[in-house]
Amino acid sequence: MNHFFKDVIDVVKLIPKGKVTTYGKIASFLGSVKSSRSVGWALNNLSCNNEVPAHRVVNRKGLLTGKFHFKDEYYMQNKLIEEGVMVKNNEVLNFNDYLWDPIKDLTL
DNA sequence: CGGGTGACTCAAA
DNA sequence: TTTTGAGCCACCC
Repeated sequence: MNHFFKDVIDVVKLIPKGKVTTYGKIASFLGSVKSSRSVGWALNNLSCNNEVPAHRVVNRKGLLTGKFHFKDEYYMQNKLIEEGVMVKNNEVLNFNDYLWDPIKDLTL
């Protein structure tokens, strides 16, 4: 298991329940925002790992861009709603309220 | 080494 | 405002 992959998983697992974060922030936390695509790649390779709440990772606008990579189209949204995150039409409402920033919280 | 892909982001047209 | 184009990073062939 490569370093980058592990780091992504590590951060995602630390996302508090009821919160969400972005690919960009994770990438930024791991090095640079430009690795955001690779974050998506890492999450894509997760797909079956229940330990990692990948559903709490959305794009920078709060859009559930990765929902099609889950079991079904609504898994991600339902999961978030279950945790108390308001999601409507593939978008997190009051996104800023739910946004969790690993850089601020973990501050390594 | 070069080329293609992607759950991203930013900037310009 | 909406749509393109182009970087950037990790991976696979």
